[in-house]
Amino acid sequence: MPGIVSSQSRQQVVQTVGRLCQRLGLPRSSGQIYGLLFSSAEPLSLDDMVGALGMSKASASIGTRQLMSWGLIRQAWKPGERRDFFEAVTDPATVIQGALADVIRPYLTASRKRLQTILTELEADREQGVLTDEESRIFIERLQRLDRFHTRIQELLPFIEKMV
Amino acid sequence: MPGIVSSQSRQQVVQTVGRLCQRLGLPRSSGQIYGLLFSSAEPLSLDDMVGALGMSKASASIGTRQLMSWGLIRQAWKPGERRDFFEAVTDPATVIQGALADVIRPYLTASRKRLQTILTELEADREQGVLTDEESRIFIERLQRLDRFHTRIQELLPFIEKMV
DNA sequence: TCCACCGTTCAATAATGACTTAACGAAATA
DNA sequence: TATTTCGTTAAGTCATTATTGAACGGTGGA
Repeated sequence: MPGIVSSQSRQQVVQTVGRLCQRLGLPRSSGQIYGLLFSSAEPLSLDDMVGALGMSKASASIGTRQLMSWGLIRQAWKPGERRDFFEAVTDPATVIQGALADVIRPYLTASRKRLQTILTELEADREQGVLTDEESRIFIERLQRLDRFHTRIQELLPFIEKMV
Repeated sequence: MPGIVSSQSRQQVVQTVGRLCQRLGLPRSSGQIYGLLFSSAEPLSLDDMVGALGMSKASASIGTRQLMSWGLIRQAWKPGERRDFFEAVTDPATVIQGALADVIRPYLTASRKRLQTILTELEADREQGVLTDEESRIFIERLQRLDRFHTRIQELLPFIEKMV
């Protein structure tokens, strides 16, 4: 494990974000990249990351793309340079707002749609007698409550966005 | 893949929650268990799950324990029965409140503590000259803003709990 | 006391997906 | 046009972890 991020604090951030990411089911390397950029005053190139973190260039390429899709980093061109540079989006409010727009909101709408589908299928199940009236009643109740919750969250989203 | 959950809607829920879990880095089988319990009017035993989902009893045992630690299911004894029965916690508000108490809140306090540690290390790095004044200034700024954000969230938590 | 029933644990296996090496394609420079 | 410099892609390797089968311990009934 070379690569050597000599600064104690920087290394700590890289490690911490890396572990956080892997706990969330994301690749650890992406977290390390974000940690490195977060602790860097200047934007970094892919090769900078490879040098600092000791990972392959492919990982750096994939990782940066993932992070950009999550709105956690952005591209930052340098005047004379041909290659790509990246910098972290460090403002928590911006990060949250990005996550809401890019991940949460799409997920919520998709989820509500699926809920409707399931409710239709459930009705069919009931008619075919594969579910008793009692079973389907309770099942429907739970699904509807979940749907109302989704609605409520969607309504709250604009306020949350402003609050952060 | 036997096991056969004959109901179309129930099978859909099992699949959906299973996929959701594995996207979140949790075992898919745990998600399947939750989906099954969510769609069941009656509490189920480990053997019920094994029969319905076609998984091993070990998985069912591990899965139920995980779900209980997340507050997503609870134990529900039946009168004459000797074995354990489980039912899903289906109320979204209860689930969220449990997650806030069991996961979010502990994470926030641990995170703030770590932030302080890193700030100390950063100061040491600056004194040793491994970080320039400019670098450390920007780094400190970002960490402090993150800390203020954590504080704000912690203050908001009680309100969020009531809101859901 | 023995037996049957349950849930848990442990070692081994299987499957998932992160990561790397190597080859490729585009763009700029010579 | 040839060459270098980049970033991406694809195939294969490797590591991690979910899952399983089998053995175990405990508890209640016969």
